[in-house]
Amino acid sequence: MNAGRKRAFDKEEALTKAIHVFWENGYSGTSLTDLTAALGINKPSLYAAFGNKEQLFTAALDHYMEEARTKFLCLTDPSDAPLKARLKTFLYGIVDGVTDCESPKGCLFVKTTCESGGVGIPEEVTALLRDVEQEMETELTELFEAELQRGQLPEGTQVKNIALYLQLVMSGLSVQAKQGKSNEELKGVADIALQILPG
Amino acid sequence: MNAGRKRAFDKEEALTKAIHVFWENGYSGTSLTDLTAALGINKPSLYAAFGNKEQLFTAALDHYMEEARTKFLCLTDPSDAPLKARLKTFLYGIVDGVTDCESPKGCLFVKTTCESGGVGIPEEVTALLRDVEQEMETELTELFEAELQRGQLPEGTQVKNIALYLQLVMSGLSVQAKQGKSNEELKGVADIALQILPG
DNA sequence: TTCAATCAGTACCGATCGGTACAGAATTGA
DNA sequence: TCAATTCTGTACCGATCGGTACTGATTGAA
Repeated sequence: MNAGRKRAFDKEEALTKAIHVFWENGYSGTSLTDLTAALGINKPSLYAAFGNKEQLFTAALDHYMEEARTKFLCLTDPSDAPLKARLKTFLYGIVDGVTDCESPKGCLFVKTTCESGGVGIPEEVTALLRDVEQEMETELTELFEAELQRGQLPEGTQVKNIALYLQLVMSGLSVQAKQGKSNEELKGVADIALQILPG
Repeated sequence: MNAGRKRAFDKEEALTKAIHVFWENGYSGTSLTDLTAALGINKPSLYAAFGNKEQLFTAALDHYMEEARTKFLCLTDPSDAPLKARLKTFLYGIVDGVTDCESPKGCLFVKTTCESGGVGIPEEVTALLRDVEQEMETELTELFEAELQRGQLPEGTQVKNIALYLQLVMSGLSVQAKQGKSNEELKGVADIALQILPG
């Protein structure tokens, strides 16, 4: 343990609170006053712990995506289950996430994607979004490629389009959650979306 | 013609430019300096013509949706065409819109929906978003209800879920356009999305 | 017990925010 | 020609923006 006064707040806990603030207000819509008020700390403490607003945001988005990645596990976990059943479990999990009452509606990644491109959005944020999306796309493409060879998809299926389609459904669910759609409504929509698959 | 000095700029043209600024940067991310720079006018002129930032934004979003409404015409226009063909034309039009090189990527309505809820977003904006979404939903539901009775949809189809699904696809296309997906990629995804319909 | 290190909190920085007062230029009707 | 009216442009308002200098409190090591 190094010398010096100990930090009076839990850094991980503060990051979680920061995630919620950005999730609610977006990057441009969040001020340092919003953050320090929610985290219960002063600005110098925030800067010492996280750098600046941009670095705090990228750390928050990174941490958020780290947790979001766990939702993808059910795509492969009961590997003997039919693909359609696994996708249903996955999409229902997404619905539960974007309609969770403990968090802002929708998905921080989708929200930030829509906010990106503007003058006030740092390039580092845009790069992080691109990397995350690329990672999701390749992961899903590889999954569907494997499923195609296992006979879980019709022959001749264009796996890349299916992967993009699944991402589209996820994004769409997030937007509709922001529009106030209920958990049950969105699960009904997810059922429709899965009709593209046989079974 | 009333007395007084004439306005040195075209109000409609200025509103179009304002739409593009908000479309690029969002509501919170757009400053009055951004607006006056893009419109080529001074702040007092902007305030005299449009009220304030909030009123200018609602006017911009309203005008944007007015134009967007024309895209819905092809859903009913060649009423003898199969529903699936009309939906394909419609979705391809959406793809062309969200990937248009002359405009920011994506859809202003989806972007604003994702931005809504934060502290800096006026209640009037949220209300406008809600009204627009509600109008789209009822319009689509009525369309699919009619198509169901005309035999263009399988018996027992839950038309409300289909309407929500179509909105989901539209939103998803917008998000993916922001992610840099090309016109051709998105049309491929739209084709997949239409596979839920027979034919 | 002393010292260097690290934190918290106040108070402040220049820049920018949304919005406006005011003076001068242009236009119309009388 | 002249007054009433409506615009443009400058210059400014208080508030807030992201970010920091500085003082004092707290800690571990010597």
